[in-house]
Amino acid sequence: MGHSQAEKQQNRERILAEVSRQVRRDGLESVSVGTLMKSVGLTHGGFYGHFASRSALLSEALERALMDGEAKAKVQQPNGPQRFSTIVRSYLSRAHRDAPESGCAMAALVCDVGRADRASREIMTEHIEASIASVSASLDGNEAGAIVALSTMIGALALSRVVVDPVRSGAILKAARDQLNALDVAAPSGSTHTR
Amino acid sequence: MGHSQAEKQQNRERILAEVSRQVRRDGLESVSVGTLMKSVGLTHGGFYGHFASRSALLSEALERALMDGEAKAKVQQPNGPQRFSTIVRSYLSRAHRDAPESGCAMAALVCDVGRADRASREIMTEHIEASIASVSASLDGNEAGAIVALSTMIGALALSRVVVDPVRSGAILKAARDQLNALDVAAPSGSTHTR
DNA sequence: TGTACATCAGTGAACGCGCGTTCACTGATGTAC
DNA sequence: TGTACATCAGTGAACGCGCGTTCACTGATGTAC
Repeated sequence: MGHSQAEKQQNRERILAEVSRQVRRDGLESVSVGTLMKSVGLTHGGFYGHFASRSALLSEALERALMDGEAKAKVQQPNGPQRFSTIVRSYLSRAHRDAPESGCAMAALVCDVGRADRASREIMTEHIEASIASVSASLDGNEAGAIVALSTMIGALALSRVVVDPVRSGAILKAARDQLNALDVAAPSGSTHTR
Repeated sequence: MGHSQAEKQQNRERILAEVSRQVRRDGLESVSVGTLMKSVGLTHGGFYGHFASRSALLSEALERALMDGEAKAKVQQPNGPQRFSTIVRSYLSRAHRDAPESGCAMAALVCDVGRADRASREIMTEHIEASIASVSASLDGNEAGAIVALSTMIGALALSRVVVDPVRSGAILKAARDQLNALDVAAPSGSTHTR
């Protein structure tokens, strides 16, 4: 067999990495303990050595998915506050639309969490507030603008994933991109904003 | 017993009305045949006299939920194209946020349908396009503006349902309302727009 | 360094449960005469 | 209008299935001497 303590930690990590993707692709409730364990090459019984229950896993999965989605955004622009136009361009891209499993967990799971228990809503709330703060920083502290920008980005991305015609789906992303870039240009009158 | 043909039609209607609400409150996958039938006072066996399968029900439920959500919006302002500011005010209200079961099914189910099969996505796509057209009409045919407005409304409403602090949740609705009203004022230069 | 033993990560059979679906049945409804 | 019969909406037991969870077990890992 060969199950060292180090391997256990690695396996836990692999479970979380996998569930983070699965949850963003198929939704929180899609997770099945047996299928998940099989997908990382283990059997279902071992699951309970890592997590107290399926429900406890889902909490960790949500947190992890939110973090992974944010980490991915930061990799492309690692140092300092991001330029607003950069955020908008990558968020509202076809690449992001077509890869929900590695994308923003807010866009993938807002609806699900909106109807979930308070604990789940608290987890996502923290990340919403952090995102507002982050976008706000790239808009010279304009918090209301950041809230609207985030709402528009999440709404447009989610809609673009529904619309079946690729042309129309792309038009939704483009309309949102154009509008947000225009907002960015119009808003900061005489600020330290660099573009 | 007393099961006339008229009663059958009534029961089918009651099933659909109930599932339309349930689906918006708890999501498409939350529907269980047994529980649903119990909630309209029937037993599970009778279900298959009304629908071919649970999956067929879910298609009808999605369509119905989308129609019910739109019908509700129209009741408040029945004749002619609605004023944009009226749409925005009622869509981004706390009342709408707190009553998803009778509200817009796009906001309640975008995420779910975004990861559903093609048939479900086609159903919602039709309603997205109809909504774009409807909002567009209240914006003097500005389709790009309508797409952005719809994205912002859906995103903001969905986010406001996640955020646990009522003050912050309300701030999201307000920021989106203010922004959209400002857009409405700014955009239509020399048009037939009445306000 | 080598041996003996305790620990514990992972296995897989087994559990109770709720699910979607089927079907023989019941009895009121609807219809043909 | 009244009778006889076919229809059919709804009932509830039964089905196979997949689920989350438990647990006795296995055998390598880690540790005490």
